[in-house]
Amino acid sequence: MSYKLSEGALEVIMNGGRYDKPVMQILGNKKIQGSGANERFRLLVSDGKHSLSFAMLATQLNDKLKTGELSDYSVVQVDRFITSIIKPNAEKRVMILLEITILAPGSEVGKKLGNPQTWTEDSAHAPSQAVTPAPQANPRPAPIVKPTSNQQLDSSMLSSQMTHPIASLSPYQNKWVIKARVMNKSAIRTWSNARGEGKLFSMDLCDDSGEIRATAFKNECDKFYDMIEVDKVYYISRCILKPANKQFTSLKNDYEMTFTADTVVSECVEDASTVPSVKFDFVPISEIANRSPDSLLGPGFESQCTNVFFEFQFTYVHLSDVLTVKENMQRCNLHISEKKFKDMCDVNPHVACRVDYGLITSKVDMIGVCKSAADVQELTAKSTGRLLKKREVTLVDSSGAAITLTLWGNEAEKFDGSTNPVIAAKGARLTEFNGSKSLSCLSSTMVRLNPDLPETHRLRGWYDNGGADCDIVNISARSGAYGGGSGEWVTFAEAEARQLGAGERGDYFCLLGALTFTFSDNAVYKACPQEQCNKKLIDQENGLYRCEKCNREYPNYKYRLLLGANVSDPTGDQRVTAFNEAAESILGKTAAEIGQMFEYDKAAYSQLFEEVKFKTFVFKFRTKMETYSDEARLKTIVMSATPVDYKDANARLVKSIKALSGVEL
DNA sequence: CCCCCCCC
Repeated sequence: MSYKLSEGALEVIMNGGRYDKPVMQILGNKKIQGSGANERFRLLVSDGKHSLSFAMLATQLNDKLKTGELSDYSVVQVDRFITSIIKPNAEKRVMILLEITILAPGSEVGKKLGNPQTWTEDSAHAPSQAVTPAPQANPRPAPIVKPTSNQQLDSSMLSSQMTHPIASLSPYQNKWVIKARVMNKSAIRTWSNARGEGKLFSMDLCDDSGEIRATAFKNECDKFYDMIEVDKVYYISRCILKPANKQFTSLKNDYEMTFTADTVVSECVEDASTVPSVKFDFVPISEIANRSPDSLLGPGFESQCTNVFFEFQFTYVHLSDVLTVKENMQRCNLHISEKKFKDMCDVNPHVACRVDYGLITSKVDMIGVCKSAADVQELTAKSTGRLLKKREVTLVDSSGAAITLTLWGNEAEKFDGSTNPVIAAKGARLTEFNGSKSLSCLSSTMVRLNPDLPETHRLRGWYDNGGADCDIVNISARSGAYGGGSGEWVTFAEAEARQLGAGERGDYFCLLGALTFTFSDNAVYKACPQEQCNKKLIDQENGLYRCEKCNREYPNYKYRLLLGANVSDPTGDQRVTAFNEAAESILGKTAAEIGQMFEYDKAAYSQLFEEVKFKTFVFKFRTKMETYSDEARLKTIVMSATPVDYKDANARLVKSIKALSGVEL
């Protein structure tokens, strides 16, 4: 096997010329600095004619060295690279390898190819610089720095085309100019903490090589905030680069930029179209209903979902969820320290506790027409005590479905839904609450009103020509607390076929069914009078009642219900449990009344449970598979039970008959 | 130098 290197390529490249996808041999590597995110390797590369030690590997390729994939003597095709002058006065040029394809592993090649001579800076100025482009296998020009002659990279170049790809930026070169489009711009945010106070805004930039977050603090915040506009293209230079904290960004870059007093920004007006715009991957609203919301999933989840990103973030969970969290983390090969886990478990189980763990945030790109918009609501975040402003807008599309999108802060306040604008959102967070899905904006979510996209025009046409009046299924509809509602009715057979309850978080469904049995024994109990605590009290037989959870005795108590029952429909039946409020609506009396009956009128008490048998309700259930002594069983909880609204029930019946028979009634 | 993404 012979390997053909691109002889003479280094000469062209190191003279600032173009060379498309040169084939080179790796002759050695050396770690030059740092560790972790700052680690960087210097390479000795050869094109068979020259060898160059002023070559560096882009950090995102470090793993190829560490795993041994890129061993000495490997023959590689350099798919993308840049050169950069690191000492402007001395004209010291380095080559940075950004993307490579390994054509042959070092073990297979086994030797140095040819007899390369060491490339020196002197060679760079040798008269023999025949910058004849070598034969190009691929005519697409490599995105490299164009010849610089003796120019320094400074602000005088802002109007020229000499720019660096974002993917090539690193803390180790500071002479660069990027030409980037603003994908997203935050509001100005202020902070005040032990280290001081200030304000900032940040923006997400992209070009055809990649993306990067840039932040402007204090003076720079004031200086650039008004100038920076979303979707515009700017030449930007002289920022500081530092490793990105992956905990807080989902942008694909190891670094982020900070504006400094020297930062130069100028708008690119002439050929901005060469810089790509934000790419959306719209999901029809009806399809969002089938997407996985935020969740903790087992191994293999990647294949089940698309648009799923892994984020490490602070989240509030209840202690009952913590064990599941830990199991899931282990299964997903995430790790949590024992101390942190213990800290979590030490927290009062009734208080949401702060833990950090890997959470799968489900993000979706969607576009829809704003059919309606609620007023701005103010609320105080339980977790942080912050005052928040939100606005829920209902979006529809031609898939015949509607979904709620929550806007926050400034975006919520300035939004005007009166003209039914088209809204496109990239990276909206898909969440599920009480069995219905909705979208919420994150700071990273890109929201565009009436963007100039084909989809916008298509939707506008659809909406203005009848779409506005179409029958729409709202996948964010609250079938919640008071049950029934517009949620789809499922039979027990369908629930089984759909494997409801098999997921980690349980599933919600509505069902029309009859109570075939109620368990009256122990259906009412004396509970701890503390508002949040519903623990069953132990009668001390001395007029006092003891709560094990609160670890104290009380002279008083409140009655609560815990009703076991069987529910049947024509396709099957299910043992269910109804807690206090749901049990009250089934039995038609309050827990206090039922407690009194239990105490003073046993006959009436028994009668109550008899009478309710065979009553029909629209139930809303939450069901989840649980394991009791090695036996898997569905645990089904009644979220609500409401009397049948026969007008609604008949409408559903008619609809399903139509669907089954194809006959218009 | 921020790092919150919330509520029912």
